[in-house]
Amino acid sequence: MLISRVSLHEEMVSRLRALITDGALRPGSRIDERALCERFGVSRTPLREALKVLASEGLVELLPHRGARVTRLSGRELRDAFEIVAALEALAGELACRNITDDEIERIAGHHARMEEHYRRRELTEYFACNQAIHEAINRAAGNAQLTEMYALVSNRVRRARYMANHSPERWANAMREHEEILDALRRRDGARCGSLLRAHLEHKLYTVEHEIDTE
Amino acid sequence: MLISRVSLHEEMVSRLRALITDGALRPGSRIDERALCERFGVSRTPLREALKVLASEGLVELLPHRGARVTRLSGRELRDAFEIVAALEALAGELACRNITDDEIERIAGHHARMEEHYRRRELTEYFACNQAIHEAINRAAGNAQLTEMYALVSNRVRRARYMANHSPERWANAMREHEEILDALRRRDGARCGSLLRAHLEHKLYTVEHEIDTE
DNA sequence: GTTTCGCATATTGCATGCAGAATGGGGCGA
DNA sequence: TCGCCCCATTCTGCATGCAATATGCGAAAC
Repeated sequence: MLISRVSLHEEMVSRLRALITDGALRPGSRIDERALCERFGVSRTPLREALKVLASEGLVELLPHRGARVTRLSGRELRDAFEIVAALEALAGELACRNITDDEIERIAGHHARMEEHYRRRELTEYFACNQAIHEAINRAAGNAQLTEMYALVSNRVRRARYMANHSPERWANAMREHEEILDALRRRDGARCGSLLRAHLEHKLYTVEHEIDTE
Repeated sequence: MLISRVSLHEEMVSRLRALITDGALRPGSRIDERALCERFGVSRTPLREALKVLASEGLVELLPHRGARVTRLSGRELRDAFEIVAALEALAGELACRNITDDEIERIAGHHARMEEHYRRRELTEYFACNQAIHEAINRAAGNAQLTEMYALVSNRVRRARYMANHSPERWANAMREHEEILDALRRRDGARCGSLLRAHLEHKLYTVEHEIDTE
């Protein structure tokens, strides 16, 4: 096992990003530099460097001379972000159809099968894990590192919202059907169709999110 | 008039980004912290914060314990970045058709007319300026701030490459025709067509870049 | 009773200092 | 002559200190 010798600021970026995307740090809440320094046992320098990076990722907002706080997306911003995610994922699906191997497809099919099982048992958390695994696998299969990076960037911003969708049974059933079609398009290497399916899938998810979540 | 009181690290981000995208700092070149500190009269702290941000934007690479250097895109990475720019700009065109006002269209038409004039006179620099103005206007018209931001992010990475394309007369003529079609699609608010035209336009530009530039 | 001013406190932004890692060169050995 | 190792120097990464700014509270004025 390789000992992790990442720098403190890099480590802080990862930790803080996880805290934010997992919801431990709530949107709109202030970020207390001193408290975080003590919590992680680092000085302010690496922490502040990390905050600058997270600000450029859009996860936190820096208020001049008034500290930082976790970004809170308005309904409009959430919608805007989803539009981007949808476009990026459509591109990923399209590219994936050009490059994906049978092995990769079968791995995705495996995720899909497990997801279906969790769907039948109404196991939301496990369902989401499989769901995310599929979307990540498609992105990787696209073979465009920068795309993966961009996708993660915008996706992180709406992560909590995505996980709150899929509450209504009809929508959930639709999502499963859509996933089946996506998998099918992948198998047939039909890039155009795969892309448009993914885009529609994300847009439906946005619709769900907007109609099932009023405020966080 | 609001007095601008930007912080040093923010100012450094802007300055360094300009130096990189304008080519003053060449791809692959080392970034000397001390020299830049003296050049701009700031201490290492705000400069290092700025470097972290630029690294997260992909403009510089941080080599652990060995400083920073300006990112140099491989051919593959250039191609990857272009694919993303194309997808984002297609989305921008599509969204723009939903929201754009007649006024905005006419402003773009104005840029287009000037660009055509510079094209006829073979004034490359002025042509590029109009070109960029058009693409930025379309992005703004899309009314999605995060999209504009993402577009700028990836676009910055390939900026020099984009400016090096359009050298062959045939390609240049084609680009002009494509721009006319794009403008036409905007006028007719044909989002789907506008998007696919923009995507094709960018992909053609990539083709040109790849075939006219071997190494930088 | 409400608003505004002023001061004490807390916090941010930047500069600097210090330990440790990387780089480069000279000397030693093969 | 070539290669390797060791040491000096340079530079990076982090901690800390200090000045400037924001915040909160109490008192005074209206």
